[in-house]
Order: sequence, then C-alpha cells, then structure tokens
Amino acid sequence: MGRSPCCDKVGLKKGPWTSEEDELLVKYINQHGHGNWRSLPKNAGLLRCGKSCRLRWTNYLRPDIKRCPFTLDEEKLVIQLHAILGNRWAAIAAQLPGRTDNEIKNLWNTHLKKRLISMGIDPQTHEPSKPITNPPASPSTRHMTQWESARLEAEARLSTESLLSHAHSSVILDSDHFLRLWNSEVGESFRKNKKKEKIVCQSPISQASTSTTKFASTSGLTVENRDDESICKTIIKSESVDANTKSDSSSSNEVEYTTESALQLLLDFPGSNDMSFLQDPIQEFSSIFQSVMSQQLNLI
DNA sequence: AACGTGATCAACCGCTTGGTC
DNA sequence: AGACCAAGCGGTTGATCACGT
Repeated sequence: MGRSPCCDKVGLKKGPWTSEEDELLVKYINQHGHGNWRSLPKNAGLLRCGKSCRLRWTNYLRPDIKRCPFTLDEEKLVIQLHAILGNRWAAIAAQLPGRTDNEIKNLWNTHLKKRLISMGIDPQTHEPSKPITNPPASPSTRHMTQWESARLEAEARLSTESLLSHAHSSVILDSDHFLRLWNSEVGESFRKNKKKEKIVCQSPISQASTSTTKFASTSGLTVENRDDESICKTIIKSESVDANTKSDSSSSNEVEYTTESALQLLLDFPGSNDMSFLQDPIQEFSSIFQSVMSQQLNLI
C-alpha cells in the first residue's frame, strides 16, 4: 500500500539545475510545449522527474517571470491579498503578473511576516497581536467573517435598492461591486476555503441570521427586518452563476476579466493605499464597504 | 582568515484536487 | 461509485550567501 512515487526515481538527478539542463528544458518546451510533464524529461533528454521539470519551468525558466526584487506596491498587494486569501499562494500569485507562488511564499516567510510582527500585527490574523479577552478567531474564520459581513451588507443594500429599483434598476445592477467580487475568483477562493474549514451550514437561513448579527456588530451598521430567505436564494444564485462560469471553458477570458476587475475594485477602494488598514482589517473592510455604499447610493 | 549565525530562495515532498475511465 | 493518474499546491528543507565576531 502507500502512495505510488510520482515517477521512477532510480537514476534521476536531484538538487540544483545546471545551465545545460535549463537549456534542454527551455529548448524542448519552446519547440513542443510542455505537454505531459511525466513524459517530458525522457523526451527532452533530461534525467529529472516530471515534477522537477514542471517546478523549474514554472518557478524559474518561464519567460514571463520577473527576476527583479518586489516593489513596495507588490509587497503591499501581497499583504492585502493575504488578509483576504490567507496562505493560498497560488491565488495571490495569480494577481501579481510575473510572480510565482513560490516567490511570494518566500517573500512572505522571509520579509513580510517579520515586518508585520515588528509592527505588532499577527501575520496570520492581520490583527494587532496584543492579548485579548476572547479567544482569537482562526485566519479562515476571520476571512469568512469579512466576506460574510461584506456580502450581507451587499444584500442589505440590494434590499434598499429594490425599493428604488423602479426608477433606477439599470444603474443599480451595473454598480453592484460587491457581488461581482463575490462571484470572482477571489470570492470563489474564499468559498472554497469555507468548505475546507468544514464550517457546515445545515440551514442557510440560520447562517445568514448569525452572519447578520456578526456584521451588525463589526460594521456598526444597523440591519433590520432582513428577509433571510431571499438572502439565501441570492447566495445560491450567486453560487450557481459561479459554477456555470467555471464549467464553461469557452468563457476563460470572461473569468480573467472578472478576477482582474474584482481585484481592481478591491484595491481601488478609498483608503486602500493607506497602510493603516493593517491595524484593523475588519474595521477597514467595513469602512471601505460603507464608503463604496455611499458612493453608489449617491449615484441613485 | 576562519568560524558562526542568520537570511534567502530554489527545490523537494507529500497531500489535495480534478479529470477520466 | 470509486480507482487511477496528472497536475497543482503549500509546507519544509537544505545549499548558498552575507555579515558579524
């Protein structure tokens, strides 16, 4: 029993790559594409396992990789994305063109984590690391709280907007920033994480109610007379829209656009250039959301 | 110059995910 | 449904380098 090896390791080379090996790999991929990684080393004349070749290519040899040090903006973006996505390096790397998950992971572990600690911020929770009376939420739970809070606020806003929708329906639909974010890859990543955490919601209605309370307490906004059932229906609708998007391979450009624009929305929020967001991410997230809300309500 | 120590980062390991049969 | 496989992913390791003593 046990796991079968990823490749036949007998006679295979390990350790640092030589420039000759790099050359062979680049030449082969340029001519044939990588195709099947397992069979690639044999075809390319390399004494490496396919996994090693894939890693070397994706982390080092790929032509679109930036070899320059991280800029301040990139570092800031990594911190912001980490606050939302946690240790999902691949998802973070997807938002930084030319950077690999490995590179970002190393940056985080060697620089950013220490920097946050020295600022008195817990790098996992992104909260001030002073002692508190209540037990701290896990990073995933915190991320979930942020998303749930923002999502419920969007739902609350939609309810408000629905009252005004007879006159302004097209404006409202176009300006729904949060739901676009929620349906994007970033939101998807969050939802996946939620499943991983096994925070199973037997009743969507009860979850919505709990989250409503959570939101009211963290955002300082009052949410009253919420129609839980309609909220859950909207959530389910959002999920199914997302599933449809995923299953449609022809819409890859659209998915990319959605992800990019969603991130842009996140980063374009007023105050997002201010590093003070590190002091209290929940408060910051709420205030950003409130400001987006007021901007949108002004549009109506 | 020699040594110790810490920082950095490429590469590895093993688990998870998603697709296919 | 579940077995199998390829690829993806995140945690960890270890070689190398820089710097201080």
